[in-house]
Amino acid sequence: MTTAPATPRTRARRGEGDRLRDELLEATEQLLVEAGEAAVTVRAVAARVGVSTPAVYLHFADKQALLDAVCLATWVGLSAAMRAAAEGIADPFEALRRRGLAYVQFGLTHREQYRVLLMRPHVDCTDPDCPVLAAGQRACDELTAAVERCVEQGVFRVADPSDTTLALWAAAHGVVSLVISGAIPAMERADIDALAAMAIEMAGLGAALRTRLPDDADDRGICKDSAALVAGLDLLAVGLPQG
Amino acid sequence: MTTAPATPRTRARRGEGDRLRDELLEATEQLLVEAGEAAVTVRAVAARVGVSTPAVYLHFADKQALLDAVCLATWVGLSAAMRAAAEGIADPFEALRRRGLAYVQFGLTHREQYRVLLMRPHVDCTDPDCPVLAAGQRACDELTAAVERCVEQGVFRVADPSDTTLALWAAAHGVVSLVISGAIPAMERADIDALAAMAIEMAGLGAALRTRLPDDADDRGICKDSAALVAGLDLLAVGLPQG
DNA sequence: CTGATAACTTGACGTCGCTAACTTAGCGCC
DNA sequence: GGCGCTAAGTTAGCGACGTCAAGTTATCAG
Repeated sequence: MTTAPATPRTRARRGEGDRLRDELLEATEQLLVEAGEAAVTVRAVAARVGVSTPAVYLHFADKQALLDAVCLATWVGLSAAMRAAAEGIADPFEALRRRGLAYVQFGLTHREQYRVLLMRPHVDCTDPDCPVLAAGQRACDELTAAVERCVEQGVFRVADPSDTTLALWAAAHGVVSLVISGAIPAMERADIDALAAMAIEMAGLGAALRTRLPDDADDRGICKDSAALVAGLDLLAVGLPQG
Repeated sequence: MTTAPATPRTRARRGEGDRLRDELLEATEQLLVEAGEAAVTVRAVAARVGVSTPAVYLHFADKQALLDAVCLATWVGLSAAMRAAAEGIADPFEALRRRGLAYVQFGLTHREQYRVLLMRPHVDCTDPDCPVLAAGQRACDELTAAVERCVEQGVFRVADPSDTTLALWAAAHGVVSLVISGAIPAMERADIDALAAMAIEMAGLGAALRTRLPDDADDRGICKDSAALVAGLDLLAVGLPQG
């Protein structure tokens, strides 16, 4: 099963010990994608590279460190995908929407990596300068900046955009996570994409709308009276852009 | 570490073989809550009940079946919590909001169970009449019914409420899942609760608003022009109930 | 040519999920 | 009241896992 490479692997030269590190990382990600998290074994990774098992521990503290490295790469890829999706979009709200769609798209096309990144048993990264947490923070900061641009345009009316960012992130993550977990069993890819678009638009529009409600809304719940809410929203429908 | 009980456990009588089954299940959940998923070992569970390890396999096919049983109980508890929260609330939108809050609350007070339920490595329950999937479906159906009541009142204007249900579920799940995963590191409980309330209200309001937008919105993205959106929303603010 | 040492390998420990084969306790039955 | 069937367990062990201690081999400075 765990195919050893044809070339028995030449030992690394004196200075280039990190070569194996890169190969191990690549093998880990390949194994993860091809056979799932359960198949990612220190033994299997080592075998795939063509090296003995304990050799892994010369370059990674433990199995967790190996997966952490994959997480780091995943954060970078996720950030890049979102950035690329928003590139050249002038309107900040539309740019934010595209970021959200790109997030879900990336998550669904990198399911195993996403699972390891955000659905793992426990990431007790108590270390404050943990590189994978830092990468996540950076990705979140980029999203916050995108939200901030919406605030500047008056789409969101909030003093601190970070809460809004988290809530939007939760909406996108919720879709990816639910689909990956298998809680939503039979669903075509097209349906999933439609759901993602819907959830993201809901979150975006909801954020814009929520900040325009009276301040005491938090205490009493927003619009206890559905009838009043319906009346208000119907009034809005006239005022919104139609095409 | 794995403390055996003081009473060495009397063997079950002839007919009551299921007694051990219940004890194993209880021990599993306790172990899960007290020491986390990693501590849930077939050996540890058996030791806690005071029985030999293979005895577990007389009542559960494998470790997965043991965890599945916990999942089943968790689904039931989650459903009950949502139902209790909505009980006696006449307004359907407010009832839906309370259901969402109860969902997040339950998830955060049953983190380990929630993790096992919806953040597990893989739930390849291909079996169509898998009881845990069925329980999830039942919980989802209840939520759909709550959404349907909002549709009847005109809060949501959709033909099929199931998509809306999934999107709302995703919003609530997203918050729980993000917090549990540790992606949002330092956060007080009060802040988390506030975030949850915000995310749920955003999703609910967004759903109500989205269905009032023109039909071609899906193709071109909703409100490409932020300025127009802002103008429309500000118009709305006047019409909405203020107190 | 020769050490020093970076880059590995061999072998093993303890724990895991799970199985096969054996043992013991309760109950119907003649 | 002893007998035998079988439900309800136990003992022993397999292969795979993460990880470590100690030994080995290849490379390069001198």
